[in-house]
Amino acid sequence: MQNITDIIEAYLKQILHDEKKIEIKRQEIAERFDCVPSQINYVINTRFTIEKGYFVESKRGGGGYIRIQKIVILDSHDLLDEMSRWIGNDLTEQAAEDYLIRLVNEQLLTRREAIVVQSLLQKESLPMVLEDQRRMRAHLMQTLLKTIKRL
Amino acid sequence: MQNITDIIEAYLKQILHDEKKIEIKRQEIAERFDCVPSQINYVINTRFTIEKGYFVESKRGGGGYIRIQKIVILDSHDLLDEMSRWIGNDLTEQAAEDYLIRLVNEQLLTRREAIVVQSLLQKESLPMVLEDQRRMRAHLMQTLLKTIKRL
DNA sequence: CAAACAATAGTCAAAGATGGTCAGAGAGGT
DNA sequence: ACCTCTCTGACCATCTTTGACTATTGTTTG
Repeated sequence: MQNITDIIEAYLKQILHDEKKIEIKRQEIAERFDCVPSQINYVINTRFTIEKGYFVESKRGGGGYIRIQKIVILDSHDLLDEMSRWIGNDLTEQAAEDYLIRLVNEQLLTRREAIVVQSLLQKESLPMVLEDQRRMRAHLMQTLLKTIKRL
Repeated sequence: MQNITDIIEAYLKQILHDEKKIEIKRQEIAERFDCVPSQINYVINTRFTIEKGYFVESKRGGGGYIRIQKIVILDSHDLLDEMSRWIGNDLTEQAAEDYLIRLVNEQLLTRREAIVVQSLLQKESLPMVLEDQRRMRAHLMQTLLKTIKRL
């Protein structure tokens, strides 16, 4: 626990223990711990990933920031990971619908949400050749699964 | 929230919270917040866009002004049609986000639904060249608008 | 009334302020 | 030695701020 990464990680997590989310300025933190700014990116990329249950947003330019939030890890994460593996990078319209129904049954999505997503994944919404369409649909579904984790 | 843009934005929106429309003098506001006049144009161009639901008029010359109004569209069906027209077949990620926020504000979508859709419309979810990406995003958003009508 | 002048607002490109990426160097463990 | 994790810095992307120049409208003057 002597490397800067761990120290900064501990510092941020200690704050997150009290506050639900924190907003930092990359430069400030870098100065406080006397390291280069990109070190902060390293900390965030290795310690505050979605897999570890964190959601990070940022803005560049004047008044920029990095915001970190702890997200709730559901038991259903396993299911989501499973689905992700099943889907891979190819997904038919019918299969997509089945997955969505499953997600609704597991109460990970509401019916309305499923309808919205389904409409976006139907072939009419993906104007490209069949093969690309299925790849695209799979890609979007993968995004959805990741997003559900932080809803 | 320390950059002038956000501060001026908050100031104007706070007034718009009570008044239905406001009329300002660019020079006056610039003086009050100690910035150059064109800063006010920046605030307006980035924070009071049509996507965000604002309508701005102005006049130059003696007695000139900038008038900002929140657009109220009572019938949500009309709003959806309007949006559809505004979007056409080209849509940036930022504009998409602004529209989604608007839909949430109008209670046509829930926050969760907006988050899901936003994640599907972000550039990482649309792996294609920028131009196609924007067309695709517009297409998906059009589908969404149609879907909302029958929810 | 037309021409000048005054009073506003708009545009745009450059500079400033942040954060992001990535490849390579460094450090620690096996 | 080799492998993995950490650290660094040069370069990139994005958002904000500024100011010189332009455009439009109102007012005064010849």
